[in-house]
Amino acid sequence: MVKKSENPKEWYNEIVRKANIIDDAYPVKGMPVYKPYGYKAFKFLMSLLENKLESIGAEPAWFPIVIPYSIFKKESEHIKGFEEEVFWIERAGNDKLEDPLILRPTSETEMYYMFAKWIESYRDLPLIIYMTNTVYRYETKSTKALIRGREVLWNETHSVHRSEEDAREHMAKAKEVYDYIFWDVLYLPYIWVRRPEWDKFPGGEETYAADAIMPDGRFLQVGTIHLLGQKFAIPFEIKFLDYHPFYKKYGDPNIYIKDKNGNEYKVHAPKEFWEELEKGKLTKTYTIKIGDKEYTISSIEEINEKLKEYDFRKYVWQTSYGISMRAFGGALYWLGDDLGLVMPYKIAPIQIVIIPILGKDDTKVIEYSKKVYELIKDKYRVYLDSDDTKTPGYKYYYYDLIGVPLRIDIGLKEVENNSITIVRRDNKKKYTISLNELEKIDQIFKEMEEDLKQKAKSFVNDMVVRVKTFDELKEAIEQNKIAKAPFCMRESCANQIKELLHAEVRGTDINPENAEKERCVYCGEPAKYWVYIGKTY
RNA sequence: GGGCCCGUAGUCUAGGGGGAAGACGCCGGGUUCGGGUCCCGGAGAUCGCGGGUUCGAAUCCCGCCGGGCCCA
Repeated sequence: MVKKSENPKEWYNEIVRKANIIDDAYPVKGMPVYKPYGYKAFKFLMSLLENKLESIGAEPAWFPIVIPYSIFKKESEHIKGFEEEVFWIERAGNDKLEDPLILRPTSETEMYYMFAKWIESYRDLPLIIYMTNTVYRYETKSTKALIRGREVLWNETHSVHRSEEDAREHMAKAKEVYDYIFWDVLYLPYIWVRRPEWDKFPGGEETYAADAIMPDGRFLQVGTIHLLGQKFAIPFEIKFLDYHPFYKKYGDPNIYIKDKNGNEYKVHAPKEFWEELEKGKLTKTYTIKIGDKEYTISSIEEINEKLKEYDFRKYVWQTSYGISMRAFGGALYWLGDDLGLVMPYKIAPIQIVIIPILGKDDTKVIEYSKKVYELIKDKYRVYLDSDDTKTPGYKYYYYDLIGVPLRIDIGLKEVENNSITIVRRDNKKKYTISLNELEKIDQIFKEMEEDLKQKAKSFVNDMVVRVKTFDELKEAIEQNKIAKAPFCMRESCANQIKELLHAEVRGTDINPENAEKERCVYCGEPAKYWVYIGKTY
């Protein structure tokens, strides 16, 4: 077997096949088969994600795999970004389709077509829908199992809000969900980056991406959160009737309302008016101004009458965000070693494997192993491998290969001492614990988790280096590091850097770090922000 | 987008115009069992697909499909 320490790329290609994650013998490029062991781990990952998403108000739904091209093309930037890579269905049976279908490359358009029908009032918001599904992209570059395929297994979530503020608040929650997945579940070394203008989601306003750093120093985008703003709401006409500007619950002295032509006016009314509105009854006549127009109001009913010439319909604000099997692939790539995979225990299909060491007195060892199995099987995903045709050594290699996080060895020694021997997959550390302190297993999982997080943390610290000059940048990139450099934020400079160093300007921090005192690492003109630059997958 | 390499049993590989070979794995028997036990026997391949050249093609040529790598 190829060693990760010698050739990580080849190791990855080999390990995902050998460790029963995928089988790419299926003869369609970029569409491997996910084997039970790999698919189970991925499902555990998705189900942890789904639970978290539901905790921030998202709900599951299912939308079709195909999108009529006529719907897909509604948002012009979106289509420009994806058109080159969609799969088409132009025929069905013997009929040529008048409106051809495409396999969804992402589900914004199909969902938003429906959202426009579902959303009528501010009471319908927020609407937050997630879907764990497959999307299809005709990738022309060489494909790589779990990392770049033409069929992508992922989870996408779409949220619709009444204001920009609500949408941004939701993005912060989405980021917390993703941090849980990347950090607490997968122990990935990663940073959040705000993509520059030229690299954001086609059709969106802002893109935040989680960029994991792989062992070879390349960036791997493992998740994205987009602020779509109103860019889809307008072509898809996702509008809602906002709450009544003078509705007592929301009565707002700084309110603006629109006329039927879309012109906006500020509302001026005396303070007393708002106070009475709050109480639900007007006791005298007020003069309120909407723009230049004056209205005389003496009852709440009258307000409704006067406001008929105004339009309270508004376009929604939207976000969308996704995590794909790439995050899973990235974690396998990052965590594995020369012996094989290391499965993060929260998603490991087998969390603990019990190996009975058979010999002179098999019956005792087998009985005892079964007893241990019974004691822990309800709490963990445990497999008791009692196959007596294979030697323990053989099994050790196998379970190391597929990355089972903990192994329990049981031989005569353990039977006599009423104990078990536990071996950690990640660092081979051994623990001997007595049968009446099995709760220590939790402790061992926790320790392992902390060690792996620590490893990721120090890796990020080691990899990201600050540079100010092009020579320093060049040196960092040549050493397969990630550079943080002052930058002018011009695409032309980013292109030059790409050409010269084969490295990409990935973007700024989410709250961009100001670099106005510095000079752009490429052109030398005044810089705007510090950006991350590195090689990518 | 451009270039290079590869496709032979479940897996990896040898063969490179005329008998399809080995290792691992698999099945049976015995032996072993705290880091890949050892021995004996057995099953398993229309040589990726299609076309061409030839008396004869796994082998040479062309196209396609699939896999890998490098460069823009």
